[in-house]
Amino acid sequence: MAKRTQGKPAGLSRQRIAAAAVDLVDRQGLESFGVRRLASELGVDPMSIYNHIKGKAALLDAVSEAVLTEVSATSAQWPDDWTAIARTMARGYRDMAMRHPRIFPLLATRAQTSAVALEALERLTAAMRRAGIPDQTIADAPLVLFGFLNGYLLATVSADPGGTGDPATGAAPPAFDPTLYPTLSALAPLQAGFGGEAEFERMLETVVVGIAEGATRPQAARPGRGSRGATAARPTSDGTVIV
Amino acid sequence: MAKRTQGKPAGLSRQRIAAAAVDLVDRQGLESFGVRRLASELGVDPMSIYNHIKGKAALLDAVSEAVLTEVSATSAQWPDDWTAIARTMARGYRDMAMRHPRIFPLLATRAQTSAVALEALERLTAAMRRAGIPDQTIADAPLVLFGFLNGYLLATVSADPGGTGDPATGAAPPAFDPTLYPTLSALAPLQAGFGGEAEFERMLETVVVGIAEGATRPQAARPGRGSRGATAARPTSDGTVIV
DNA sequence: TAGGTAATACTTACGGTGTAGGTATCACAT
DNA sequence: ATGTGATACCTACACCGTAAGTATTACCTA
Repeated sequence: MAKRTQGKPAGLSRQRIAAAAVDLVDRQGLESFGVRRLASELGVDPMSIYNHIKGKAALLDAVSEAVLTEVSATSAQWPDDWTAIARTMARGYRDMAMRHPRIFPLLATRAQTSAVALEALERLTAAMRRAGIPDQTIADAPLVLFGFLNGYLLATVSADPGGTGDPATGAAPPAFDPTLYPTLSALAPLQAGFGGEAEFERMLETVVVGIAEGATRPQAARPGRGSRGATAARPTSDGTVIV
Repeated sequence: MAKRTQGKPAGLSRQRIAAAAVDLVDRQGLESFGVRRLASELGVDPMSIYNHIKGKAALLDAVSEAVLTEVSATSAQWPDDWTAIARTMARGYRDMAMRHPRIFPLLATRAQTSAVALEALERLTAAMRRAGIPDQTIADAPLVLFGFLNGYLLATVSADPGGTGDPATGAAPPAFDPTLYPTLSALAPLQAGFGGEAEFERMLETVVVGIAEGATRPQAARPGRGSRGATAARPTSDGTVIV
């Protein structure tokens, strides 16, 4: 007897589950999120979810994929110039991060291998190739751009530790001891624009220009640091691409 | 009856607990980490840990602080030039990240408010002030530098999703479909140096130069993006500093 | 229309988690 | 010797992810 105790039509599907999960994490945060909570949200038995998604990890992957899809859906038309593509992507990515601050850590932390992520990378790198950028620079570009975006947006957007913070409070800065940290204290008022759009644009510009210049400059020589030596390249253990 | 069933002296302390936790996460990864596992590692009852550390969150904070302390302990003498300080910090930070790849996500994800983190920031910003850099640039610098470091190192160092990967395997890249992603496929061999030292130095240079140039360049104007408007600055909810 | 079959939903159960509350034991100053 | 505060310990609770097994539905074929 498959009772339908809730009013919901309950035609479960990966899409519907992912959408509900996104909504739930947005509202309640990551640490309280779980299969059971999600199931009760959907008016469904926890185990039913496993028919569509393999486990909690896959569930989180589905959440990541869903919000990533929002990003590429934002821009219907892509420019030709690779710097314009990079900037458009970056802005869409930031917008998404600000829409889903509790979800964003997931994207920054886990390797993204979904089709939508790879398509975005393909689009960027292809445009750079068309522009005649050296291959090594192109190969580095995604890591530079999204490495920066992930780190900057992590600090900026999901600043409450553990996501347990009450978003309504906005609690005033407790301010550190000025005798211990005089410079930081003096600078504190200037951090009013922390995470603001102007700041973001400034930094994005720095990164894009940095990539573009890397294409023309010879590879920077490293001042000697002693015995360390080669520090062999450490490829990702599973060959996945982190966006 | 306080039985000492294990051979360990078991003079529990925040330090000893943190050290054991660092070791445990290094070996087993973050997701399997827990109070009970740690307690059994220490040959101690789980609840005993709560006498020294308030809860799991505080425990993770202690872990972060412990590895951060390693970084500042690395360099006994700090240079005067702020760019040299920034580079030294960045390299020490990277070394730490590579020593503790399973722990690093903790640092990138959670706001750092420990004394050792604030001291580092104070050191950097003070040197920039001595050099006459504009205050706004100084206020932005930590976010740029550590934002980049966190994002880049996250992608580079802890690339296995969930930390469940067997570090011994080094599994060969599964390689994506070349017909779908021709450019990415063509570039794949160039990513052999992914996460290597040379690449890191190149990008670090880009960021440091970017900060330095931000000091001289007027604030970059933003090309219009329509109706969005102000996007009010969103200060961190608790005023903490993310390192 | 009847029968078979694959997909879907559900129930139960197990071994784990973080931690609140209460109790026994110790070290040490008086 | 005695009191006293810190330390360690045990029990218990509510919750978690998910393996295994069972009932119900939907659909295709004859």
